[in-house]
Amino acid sequence: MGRGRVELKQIENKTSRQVTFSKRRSGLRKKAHEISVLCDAQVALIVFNNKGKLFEFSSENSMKIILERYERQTHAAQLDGADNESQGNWSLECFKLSNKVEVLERNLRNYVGHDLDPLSLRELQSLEQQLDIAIKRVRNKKNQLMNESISELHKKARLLQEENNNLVKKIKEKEKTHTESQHCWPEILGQNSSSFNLCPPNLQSQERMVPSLTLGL
Amino acid sequence: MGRGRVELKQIENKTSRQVTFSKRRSGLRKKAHEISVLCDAQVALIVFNNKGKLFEFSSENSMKIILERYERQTHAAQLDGADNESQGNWSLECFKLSNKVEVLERNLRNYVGHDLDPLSLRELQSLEQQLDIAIKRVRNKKNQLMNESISELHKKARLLQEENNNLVKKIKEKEKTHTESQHCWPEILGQNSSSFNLCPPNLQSQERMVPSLTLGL
DNA sequence: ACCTATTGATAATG
DNA sequence: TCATTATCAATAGGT
Repeated sequence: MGRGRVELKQIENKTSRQVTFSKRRSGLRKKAHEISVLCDAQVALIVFNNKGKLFEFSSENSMKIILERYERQTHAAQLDGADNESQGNWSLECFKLSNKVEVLERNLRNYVGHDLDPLSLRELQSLEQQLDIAIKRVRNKKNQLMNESISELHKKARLLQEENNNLVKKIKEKEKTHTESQHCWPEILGQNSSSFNLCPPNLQSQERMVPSLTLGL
Repeated sequence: MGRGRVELKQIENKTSRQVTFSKRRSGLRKKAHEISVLCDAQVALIVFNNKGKLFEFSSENSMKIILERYERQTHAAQLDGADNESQGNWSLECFKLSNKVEVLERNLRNYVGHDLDPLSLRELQSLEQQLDIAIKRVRNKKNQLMNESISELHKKARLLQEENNNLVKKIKEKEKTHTESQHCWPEILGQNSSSFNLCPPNLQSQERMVPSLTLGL
């Protein structure tokens, strides 16, 4: 829905991705609410955007209750204690967290290509695939950034160029005026040559600007 | 959407409530998936129907990881208020560990090509290089493992082949002996057919073994 | 944030 | 549950 179909892949443009996220997030939230009311269901929705910001929705019952129910259903046995705010559990929590740190650090080392010995062939293959996907995404992002930077610079260049043209025009006018009254135009020419205008003015038509701009894209 | 609009209250008719639940559940799931892909977001969706049946969806990352992240975020927020006395130490420790986990997970997500927006061009380039190195190392390791596996299998195959040859030789000898005394060779043939040698002996040259071995890899 | 052409979701029905 | 289709809702792209 909306103008033109959208293919199911990450939206490259950061701004429109942000906009789409905002719109769809509220849409998702609305639908979650609707199903909870229409069908008498309990719904919990948790969303992290790519900057790590949290958005949540839960139907009437607090999120906590629903998550506890979820924990019960899934690991009927596992007393994952999620947040037992009772005291003394801090040390247990600490223990779990440091284990987690351990695991994460090991994973991270694998992702840098170290400590691969314990991995099975299958694990290695999966790691390879993930790295392959990752590097493609990183390259995409990098190219995108570079292109943005380039077109930004082109834009700036165009503006400066225009300004230069205007300045040149002004100078010529002054030149004319001053030639008539025969007065100090050499100083003004000096100003002009110290600016960043590197092309002879006669080549700076718009026709010349356009192709050099599109090059960067 | 659909014929006639629906007011936001519980659907009375049990059947149509069930039908609507089913449809909207899949719709919700689809939208959750879409936003996760389009906008590079982590999504967790938990739904209980009115009979207590659980339906869940989570974007690529397992539900568990997302829920843990959620716990950490909310937990950290709670921490501000009440950490007093002896628990102070533990909770501080927990807080630090939580932060560490947060950082590690963010790194890990970067290594899988997610959440790249906050990275600078320089960071992206360095990430790309690291991934490139990593993937080379992983491929090396993988190839090494595969080669080991292959030569292992070749070795095994050679041994089995030798054994087969020996068996064949024995059979022939027995055949000869028994043909001369005209005695019970059908039993020996029976033994032969129950072993793993499924091809007539004359076809078991090395040329035939190799392809059937590499197939298994 | 608002607008609208379009596509997408789905209620009703078989 | 599955398929079809008439309707309305969500939203992509633009301002």
